[in-house]
Amino acid sequence: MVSRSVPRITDVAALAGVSIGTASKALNDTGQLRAETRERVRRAAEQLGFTPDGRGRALSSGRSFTVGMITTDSSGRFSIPIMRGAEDTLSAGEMALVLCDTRDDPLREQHYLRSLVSRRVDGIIVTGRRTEARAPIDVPIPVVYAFSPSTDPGDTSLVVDDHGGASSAVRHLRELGRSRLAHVTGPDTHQSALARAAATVEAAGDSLIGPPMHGEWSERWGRHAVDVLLRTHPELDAISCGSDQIARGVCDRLRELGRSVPDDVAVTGYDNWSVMALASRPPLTTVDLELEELGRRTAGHLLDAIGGSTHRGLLELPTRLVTRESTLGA
Amino acid sequence: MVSRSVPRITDVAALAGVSIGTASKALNDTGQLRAETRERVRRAAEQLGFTPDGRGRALSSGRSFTVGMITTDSSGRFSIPIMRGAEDTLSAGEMALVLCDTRDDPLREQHYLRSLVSRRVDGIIVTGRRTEARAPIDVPIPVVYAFSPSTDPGDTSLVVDDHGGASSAVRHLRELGRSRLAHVTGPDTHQSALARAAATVEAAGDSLIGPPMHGEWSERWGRHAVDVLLRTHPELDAISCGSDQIARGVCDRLRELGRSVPDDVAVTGYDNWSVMALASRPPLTTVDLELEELGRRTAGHLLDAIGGSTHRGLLELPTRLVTRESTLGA
DNA sequence: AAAGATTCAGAATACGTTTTCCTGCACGAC
DNA sequence: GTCGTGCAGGAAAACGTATTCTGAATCTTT
Repeated sequence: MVSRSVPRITDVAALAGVSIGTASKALNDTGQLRAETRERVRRAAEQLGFTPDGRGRALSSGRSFTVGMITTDSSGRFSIPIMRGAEDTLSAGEMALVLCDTRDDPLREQHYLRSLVSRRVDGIIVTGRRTEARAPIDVPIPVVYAFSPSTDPGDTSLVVDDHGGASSAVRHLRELGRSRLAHVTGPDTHQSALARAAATVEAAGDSLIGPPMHGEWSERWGRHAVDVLLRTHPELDAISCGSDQIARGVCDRLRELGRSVPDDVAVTGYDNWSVMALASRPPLTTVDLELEELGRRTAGHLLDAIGGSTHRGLLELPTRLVTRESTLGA
Repeated sequence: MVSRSVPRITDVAALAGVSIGTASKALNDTGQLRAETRERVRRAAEQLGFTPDGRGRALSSGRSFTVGMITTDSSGRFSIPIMRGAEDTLSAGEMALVLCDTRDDPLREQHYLRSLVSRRVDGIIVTGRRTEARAPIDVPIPVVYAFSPSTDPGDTSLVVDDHGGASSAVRHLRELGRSRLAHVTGPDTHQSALARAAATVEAAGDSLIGPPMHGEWSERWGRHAVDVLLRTHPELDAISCGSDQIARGVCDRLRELGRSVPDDVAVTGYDNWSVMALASRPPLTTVDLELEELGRRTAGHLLDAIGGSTHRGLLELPTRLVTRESTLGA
């Protein structure tokens, strides 16, 4: 009595004793049907273990119930949380996510774009690992940019509020009574480093000793920066860092030089990358980018765009300060 | 003269002055057509910027040119490289990958499975973040397990050769003349920790001082283990670790206690997780899991299975020892 | 009781492609 | 000159669903 292959809607209709049109309506809660008929069809579908064929559905409804996600962030450091958030929102609407990792190769990006267009995905999320604006993609499909905004202000982009994030770290340090701050961050060729540095300068005011220090996004640079800082400004009592990696290096070097964190020097990180922030000694007070929320909101905007109502422009999402022992002590 | 919507094969056929059947054959290199006709159709498609509609294609050909990837590894630590590898192999065949992160929730897994089946994906890759065998999934579609094998030996599973990996680290240490080895690894509830420990015991023989030490997969445990080891076995000259995190903790603590790595004690990690292995002081000699290759091979086997030829059973893929300063010095 | 309104469900069509089958047609062989 | 033979391309069916249109039956109203 086992059906040879997967059941089609025809089988359901036959079992329920109705036409396939009626079966379709019953299963989709559309059209005008008696409740009793609906129920009968539903039971037949249940009994057969029927799941509608997405291909037929896509073709007929004009929607593929699929969205593409294009990312240049091979490491997944940023795109994974965003993807998780997006999945949250999308899977509620029964939409699937196809992931395309371009690995920063324009050819690959072009290839994936063609593939997504040919699959007639309902929309595309574009993201990357840098906060720099990127060239928009040219497709006849709704697109939302996350993390890396589009250079075209007419596109929809959701980004993290780096200014607010850096400010919140500084405010936190000042509220703790620290008044001699240094800022150690990434390369001055990175938009995110520049934005965080500018916000830090603005929020710290007179409390900042010396200009922001730019270097690599690495623990090594954090350690080296501490050496430099203690030589030139031995009186400092707080260091806000542009990333958790830098902050971890800073903490390590301070400890090695006999300075207590946070008693002598309070340290803040940036990103709340748990691998770094929690493994650091002590664990880091840091700025969480709330990337999952960014992903959820991005997907929400994409669904809106697919539905026809587009909110154009750049949207900055708030960060969240996570306090731990590197500023609060044990 | 701009066509209103995306061009269909009908438009191509009309422009080339042939029927749609002929157009299809020309574009797919099937059927019997004059070379001249093929070329004409091809040019028409080019001119119109035609890309075949994946939905129609899927429906008609019976293949969706899509494979699903089910993972429990939310962090992406293991599944991202596997996915990249799989993408390599799949995108060559114009297949797309839809990613489903179950977050270890059986309900979510069930949901995604239904979704994938209903999309009629051509195959499914199942992976996770543990090396423990997992319950097989029940779908009428080819499935290949990667990293986490299926408990059913009749399924196709590709895993990492943990035994060989751990052995290679020990062999390396012994070739360097180390003869008093300790092994520090993760919880004895983890298959991977047990397998690596067993292989280490076997490969080290008399050189092993004391039984493998099980603890957390953390830097903290690595540091603590060093304290214990130096108290009970101050003469040790090498520590092989079950993960890069543990190894990094080990290195840190050894340095803090004035022991030189690798001069006094050589240290090996496991995983070649660059975040840990390269940031460690000194950088770690470690075992690379070759996860991208695992992904490529997995996808290859899946394509075979889709094509009809299944290689059943468990396949162990070799690891690769990466030597750095933690055993070789500067 | 008859006419109109309303409710329900079936028939038919559309979605865009692939694929099978079939029809001309030219060519060579007898 | 007729009959196969092989090739190029067209017509049509098929894939599985959603939707629109239409017709029949039932209910309401006067």
